[in-house]
Amino acid sequence: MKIGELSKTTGCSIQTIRYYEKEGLLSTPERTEGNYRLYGERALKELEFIKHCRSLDIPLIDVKRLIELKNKPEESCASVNALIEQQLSLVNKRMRELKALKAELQQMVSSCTTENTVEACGIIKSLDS
Amino acid sequence: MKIGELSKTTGCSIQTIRYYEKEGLLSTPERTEGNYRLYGERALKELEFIKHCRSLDIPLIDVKRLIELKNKPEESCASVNALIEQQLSLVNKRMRELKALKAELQQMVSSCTTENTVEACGIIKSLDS
DNA sequence: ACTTGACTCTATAGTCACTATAGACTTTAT
DNA sequence: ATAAAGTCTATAGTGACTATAGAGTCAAGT
Ligand SMILES: [Zn+2]
Ligand SMILES: [Zn+2]
Ligand SMILES: [Zn+2]
Ligand SMILES: [Zn+2]
Repeated sequence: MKIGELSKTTGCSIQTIRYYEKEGLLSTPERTEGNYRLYGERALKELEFIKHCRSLDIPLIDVKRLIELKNKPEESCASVNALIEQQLSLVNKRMRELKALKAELQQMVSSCTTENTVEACGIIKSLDS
Repeated sequence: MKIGELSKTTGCSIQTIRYYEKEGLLSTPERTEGNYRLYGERALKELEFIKHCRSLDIPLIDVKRLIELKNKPEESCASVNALIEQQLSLVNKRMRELKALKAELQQMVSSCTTENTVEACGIIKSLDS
């Protein structure tokens, strides 16, 4: 499988696949005579793993750590758990922030009748204070 | 007031203030004989406006538009409203995404006893599928 | 008068996770 | 044989900053 097919199969762009390789997240692929990258089942699984992590907003540096841990199957999984719990607490933090943003934005929208001039607009007044 | 004082008063870093100026969000300040930036009440208000917008996660390009609209006080505020509503819908979208992330992360954490090896870890299994 | 230290100046590079080019090379289809 | 599609490397751009280098400015203390 060449890079284009891997890209279509996984939904990752070709540039992203090459970027993951450069960052050491994907193992170095074989090459054809013409220097094209060649992938197999293994690369597909590696890439799906990365995609799953990224869909959970786990930063690449942590994905890399997870891959390293995955390759030490006999060790304790405590650090896997710690990493995911940290990610969870980040998500919780961001949710609380967004909740506050939402409340303030909603109040702003409700203070604007759209029939005002900018000068009299409740939104601009809010932002100014 | 020199840039250091403005920075302390507003909580914006000195580099950020200079960055906002370069991006055209803050009006060009006067300079002392020694080429130091000099700010007054007006700059303080401009910067507070930007800070308030940024605390709502409004991107700088939209902050710039809001500033332009603010300087046309006689026009209709419809586009102000549109901009804030768009920001609100972005926040809502992100909240829905984070809710899904949170659910999956929580399920992962609950599938890990920390007493496992990496090989048997429920988190790694989730990420692998 | 001189030095120290705090402050400021510009210009440049780094962050993160990609995306988008440019210009060259390889392969496939007509 | 030629054209089109795919791939290669290297480089630059994104957003909103942060961090640094190296030079200049200014006030206080000796
Ligand atoms: Zn999932
Ligand atoms: Zn309004
Ligand atoms: Zn506010
Ligand atoms: Zn576990």
